[in-house]
Amino acid sequence: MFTIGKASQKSGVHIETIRYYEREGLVPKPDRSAAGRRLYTADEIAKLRFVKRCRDLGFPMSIIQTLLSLNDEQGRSCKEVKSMAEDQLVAINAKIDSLERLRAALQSLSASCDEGTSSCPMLDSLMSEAPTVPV
Amino acid sequence: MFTIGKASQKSGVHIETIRYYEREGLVPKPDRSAAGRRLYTADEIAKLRFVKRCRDLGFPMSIIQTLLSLNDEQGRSCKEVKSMAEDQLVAINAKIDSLERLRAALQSLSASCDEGTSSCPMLDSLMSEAPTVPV
DNA sequence: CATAGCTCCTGTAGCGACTACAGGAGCAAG
DNA sequence: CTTGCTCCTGTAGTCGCTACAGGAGCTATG
Repeated sequence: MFTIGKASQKSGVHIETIRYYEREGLVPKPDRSAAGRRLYTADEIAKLRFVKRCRDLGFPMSIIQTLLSLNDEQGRSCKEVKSMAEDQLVAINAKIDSLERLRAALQSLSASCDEGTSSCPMLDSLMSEAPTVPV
Repeated sequence: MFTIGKASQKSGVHIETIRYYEREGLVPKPDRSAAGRRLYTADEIAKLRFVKRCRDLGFPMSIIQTLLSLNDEQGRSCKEVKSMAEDQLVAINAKIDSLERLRAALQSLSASCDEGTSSCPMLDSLMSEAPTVPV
C-alpha cells in the first residue's frame, strides 16, 4: 500500500490531480489509513498511469472513463477501443491541419512586416475589412 | 452606428463573446442608445474583427491587448509586432511537433489493436508498467 | 520526549476563453 | 396589440487542472 506521494511518483500524476480524478469519479476511491490518509494498491496506481498516458495521448476524461470501464469488462472490446483511438486520430489530424494553416498565415504576415516603416503591414492587414491572408 | 447583433455579423465575433471582451477590457466600451443598447462604430467593429483574426491565429488575449495598444500608438512598432508573431510561430511549431509525436504513438497503438482477440493490446500497453510506445 | 520539517487532509478559488442560461425589457412588423 | 425577435445584466458552467489556506499527522534528529 502506497501513500498519495508514492502513488504520484509511480504514476507520474500530480498529487492534486490524483485527488481531482478521485473527486470526478475517474479513478476509484482508495482505502484510507486510520488517520484518514489515502492508501493505493499497485492496481490503482496502474490505473493512474493509464489515465496519465491517455491524457498525454490527448484523450478527454470522458473517453478515458469509457476506456477504463472497457478494460474492467470481461473480454474487453478491442473493436470499440480501436474505434475510439481512430476518432482521436481524426481529431489530432484536424488540429495539425489547422495549426499548419495558421502557421502559413502567420509566416506570410510576419514576412510582410519589416522594420523601419512607420506603419505595420501585419497590423494593417489584420485590421482591414478584407484581409490579405486567409485564416 | 450598429447594434451588437450587426457588430457580431460584421466582425464574426459572437454576441456573448463581444460582451465578454468588453468586460475584460480588451475592446473599448461602446456608446449606448437611450434604452441602454450598445452602439458600435465602424472603427470599433474593425477592432473586433482584428481580435477575431488574432484569436484565430492562436494569439492569447493578453498579446492581443498589446497588439491593439501598439496599433493605437503613433508610428506603430513593427519590430515588436514581428517579434510577437515570431514567438507565436515558435509556439505553434512546438504544438505541431507534439501533436505529430502523439499521432505516431496512437497510430502504432491502434495498429496493434485488432479485432477478435479477447484481450486488447492497446489497453494492455497503456496499463503496463513499461509501455511499448513512448508518448 | 520535544521539536522541526515534511507529507497529507479538506475546501475553495483561480486559470483562459468562452458558452449557456435565467429573467427581464425594448422594438418592429402585421 | 400582440407576436417574436433582439437586447440587457448577472451568474454559473465548461475542461483539466493548479494554487492556495488552514489545519493535522508522521518521521528523523537532538
